[in-house]
Amino acid sequence: MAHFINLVLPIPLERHFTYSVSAPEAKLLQPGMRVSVPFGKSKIYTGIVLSVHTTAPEVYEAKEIHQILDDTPIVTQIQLKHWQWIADYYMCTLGEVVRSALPGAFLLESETLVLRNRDAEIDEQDLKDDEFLVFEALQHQSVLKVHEVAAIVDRKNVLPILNRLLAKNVIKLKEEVFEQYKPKLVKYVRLGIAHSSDEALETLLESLTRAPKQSQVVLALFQLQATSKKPISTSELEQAGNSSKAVIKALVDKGILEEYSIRVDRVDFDGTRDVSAVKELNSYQEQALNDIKTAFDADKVTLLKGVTSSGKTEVYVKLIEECLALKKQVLYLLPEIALTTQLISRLQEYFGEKIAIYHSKYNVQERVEVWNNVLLAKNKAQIVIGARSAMFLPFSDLGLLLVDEEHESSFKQFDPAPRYHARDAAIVLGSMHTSKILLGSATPSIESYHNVKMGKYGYAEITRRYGNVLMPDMELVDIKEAQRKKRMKGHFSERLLEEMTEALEAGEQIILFQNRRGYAPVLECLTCGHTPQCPNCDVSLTYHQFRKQLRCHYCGHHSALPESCLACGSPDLDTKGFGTQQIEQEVIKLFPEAKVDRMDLDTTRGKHAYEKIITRFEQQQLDILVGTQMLTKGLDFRNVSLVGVMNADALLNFPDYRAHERSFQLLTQVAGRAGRTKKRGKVIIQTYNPYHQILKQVTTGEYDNMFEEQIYEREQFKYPPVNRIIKITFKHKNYNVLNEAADWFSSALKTNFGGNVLGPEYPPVARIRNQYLKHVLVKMDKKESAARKKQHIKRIEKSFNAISMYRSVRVVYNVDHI
DNA sequence: AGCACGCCGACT
DNA sequence: GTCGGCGTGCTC
Repeated sequence: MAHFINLVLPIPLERHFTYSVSAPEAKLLQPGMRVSVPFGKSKIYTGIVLSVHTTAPEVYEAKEIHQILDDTPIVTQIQLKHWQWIADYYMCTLGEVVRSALPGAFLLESETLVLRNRDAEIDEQDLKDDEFLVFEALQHQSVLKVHEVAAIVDRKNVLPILNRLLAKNVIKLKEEVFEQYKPKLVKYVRLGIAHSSDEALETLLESLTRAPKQSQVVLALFQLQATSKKPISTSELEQAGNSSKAVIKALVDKGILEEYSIRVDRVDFDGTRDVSAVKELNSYQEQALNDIKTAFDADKVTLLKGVTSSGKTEVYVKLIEECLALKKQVLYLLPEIALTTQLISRLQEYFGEKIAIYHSKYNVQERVEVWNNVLLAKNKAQIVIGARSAMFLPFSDLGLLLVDEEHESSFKQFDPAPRYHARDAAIVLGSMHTSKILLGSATPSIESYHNVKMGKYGYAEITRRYGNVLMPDMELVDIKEAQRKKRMKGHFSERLLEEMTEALEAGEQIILFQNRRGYAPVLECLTCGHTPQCPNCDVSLTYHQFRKQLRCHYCGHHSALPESCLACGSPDLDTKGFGTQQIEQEVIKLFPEAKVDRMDLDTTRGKHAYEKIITRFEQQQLDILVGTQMLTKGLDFRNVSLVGVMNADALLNFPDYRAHERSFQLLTQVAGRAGRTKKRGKVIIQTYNPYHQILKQVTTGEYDNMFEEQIYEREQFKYPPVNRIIKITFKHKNYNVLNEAADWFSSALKTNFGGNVLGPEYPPVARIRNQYLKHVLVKMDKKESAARKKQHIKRIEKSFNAISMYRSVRVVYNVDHI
């Protein structure tokens, strides 16, 4: 009987692919294993087995697979089910989910190799210039990769050349798949077998009298062996013997020492710190913990609302402890920016090596190791702390899911597909595992709080800060009035300066918060008002003092700072706008004595740059830190007594239905950085609009008030959480084609969904990377079946793609767009 | 998504 | 007259 497998390949195609396998292969293969398969004319891809069966495809001949890559599944059935849910809900393909879920190292792709054909006689005269270059290169190097050939002949498209060489029998081509993951090996040494007895040893040392360096090493090895039973690594011995690799190698060559390798994990916990007992909870935390457990017993997703610095982490720690006692796994999700060393080392204090970490800064090798540890339910991966992608790990028995900073919009992946919300998708995963699910935040999202109000979620709260520290005192400062009276120094009001001076005199630290969005500095001609624009996108270029450059945030285009206006030639150019750089410079001028640094995307580019700044601030080598959003999350500074918000209006005036919710959350979080110890902190919020409702609610901490108002508005305008939304984006390089296509699509939507279709509309930036953009928003009543509506939209897309002119228009779905 | 095949302008 | 540009269609 013929055997077949159905595969999912990591490409954005709806279909699954059927390949044929032999009977023994079919016996071996299980869903969740990887196989490499030929795809298209020449490529080899990695796919995940979905099923093994005997139903031959009817309309085509199935190809044979290339190779089986695993002997046991690396993806579980629950994962496949979860990923399919993500694909359906977020309207993308399973392949796209697989691509972002699996560590890159698992998805091998083939590479075409160019080899010299030794069997044929070559007449060099017969070769063209390009061809000769390749031929010559192959004399020195036996194998060339295609991109190396491209570099040699300095051309993008090298296939014609290769085809001609192939025709002339000069070369051969080969497809090869490379395993990207290599276990890390550490070299260890021990005494050779022949020398392990005491007598042999003596003779050995005597024989080495004329090689003092070598005998020194042997002696060092003895001392090390005497002090510890652990294997001794080559580098350890090199250090202890005050020696070199060469000497050790000489000993190895003589057979006196033996070298061997042991496989180690790249992501091991060093285990040097002692694991300490969990702190006792105070009565407020205890109460919250009890409320959470009650809700858990009713199988409810539960929201924990705890003011900043209330000690939510300790409550989590208690829950984690209980979950570990049941021998189940824990997943702790955090937004990327909150994954700081501060938080991780705090948790390691309690759980030591049981913690595995997984986020975007990990390289492919480290990711594979965490993946395998989770898959095998190893002890060292009992607790996984990670950013949104950590929910794709192969948990076998998830007992507890924590989503901290639940309100953070960065949990929603924006680009590329799958455009999923990690909180929502993780809740689905949690319920597939029937695990306990807890969301935590000081400023819950409107959605989650709404779910609490509707009785869908359980609820617990902590209203006091830990150690009874007071909530910071917040003050709104009207800068419109101050500006009118010319009472501003740059961007600083008198009130803010007063407080800053006071804090500095008291030896306390200050955080100044400047939201960058919408306020990036641009270059402006003082004569004609012209502002340089990006040639590929419809935006002004922003001025980066760091490199004296003009840059585009969307496509990365950059150019040197022009000396004169490109439109009128006037040399009088000015940088306007209000970024962190400018604030930093003003601070330096106003407080020349103070040590100031800045934290934003520019200054934290390097791998450890971020931590360096944090550490310097923690150790009080800095007095003032100027920064963006980054400052708001997961950081706990003891000595900060003052937080200044330079301009709150930029947040409030953002053209988005969530602007108010977000402003409330951001400002509350920023304010929470102030006064985390005994002394009450101070927060100064500068604004043009001190009577704004949201600002009032922030200063008085009226979350419920804000919530009621927002819910009312969302109901009025049919926005989430009362309704569902899907944003559809159309992209095309031709303006007219785009417009026509978007109109066609939206009118098809309107005949089916009526007035709940908005647009098409141009986004604020209507062209990015030379592609024009248009949005359509579909609102859906929560009572109706979303799945059916999505199917309907997909059907419309099918007819849309049947029109040849529209086929080249990209259609992007963003379900629950934030 | 890649990648091959197929039809039109700028070079020897 | 070719080379190489990118538009169009297919992938088990």
